[in-house]
Amino acid sequence: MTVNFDKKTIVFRNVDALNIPLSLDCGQAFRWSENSDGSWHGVAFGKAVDISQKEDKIVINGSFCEGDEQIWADYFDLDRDYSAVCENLKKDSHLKTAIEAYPGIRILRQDSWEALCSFIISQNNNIPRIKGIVERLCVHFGEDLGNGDFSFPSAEKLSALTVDDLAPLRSGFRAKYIIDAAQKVAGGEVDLQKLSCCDIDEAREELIRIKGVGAKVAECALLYGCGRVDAFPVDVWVRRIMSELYPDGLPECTKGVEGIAQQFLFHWRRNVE
DNA sequence: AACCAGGCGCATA
DNA sequence: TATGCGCATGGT
Repeated sequence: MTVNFDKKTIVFRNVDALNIPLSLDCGQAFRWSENSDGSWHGVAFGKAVDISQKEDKIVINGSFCEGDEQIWADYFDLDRDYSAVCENLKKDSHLKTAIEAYPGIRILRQDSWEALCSFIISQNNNIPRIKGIVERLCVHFGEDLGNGDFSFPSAEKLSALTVDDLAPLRSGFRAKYIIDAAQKVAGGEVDLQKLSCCDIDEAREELIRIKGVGAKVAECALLYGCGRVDAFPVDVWVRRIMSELYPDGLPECTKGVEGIAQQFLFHWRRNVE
């Protein structure tokens, strides 16, 4: 893999095992939308970009400073040998089928607060509506980046708000959870930085102290926001997969990368039949 | 322990 | 066009 960049463009070449549309649109991130030309527009880490892919070449257009290329390499987890991970997962026949049906799904390494907050919103909810609530959250309380783009609002900003302030989001009963999460994160009660490296059970316990964060949301925050690919969110689809295909538990080859396995199985199970 | 809370997409009628 | 179902968590 190589990278070239200037103030307007970052280009990654010879990128392995990454399909941009699939990765941006498989239910793990809520701020990406497809442009009419097939490129993808979105905001992450306070930066608005358009991303296009031609085979193993990824082009990111935006307004960049020195070092930004690493932000995007991290976002797509380009330093991980995904081919090796997938080859290993393919030792299991179901995973082999899922990976070969949807090659190039990667777990994005999103901002930890954005992931936590987004997956609190995701509970008891469907993807179009989650996207709408997240969009309104950003428009109302994020930083205006110009061109109609807004950053994801910080925990600090949201921690000063009330449930009534969040009324325009139409997030329903989740509003109080967003406020509680913002206050615990902004106040240091929950240390998101620490969760990426501490014992995973300790991380789970810390997260579920937030109102509105149960086992599923905690697992999502760890997987998508804290780089914990050993986290394993179990939603209704994964529950079905487990009972139908793995009644005795996950196969050995998923050890340590359960979250990556989950994403392939989840997408496959949702899209077949 | 079963149900509701806010509301919307989705499948079915 | 209307009706009911699913969603994931906490509180009753």
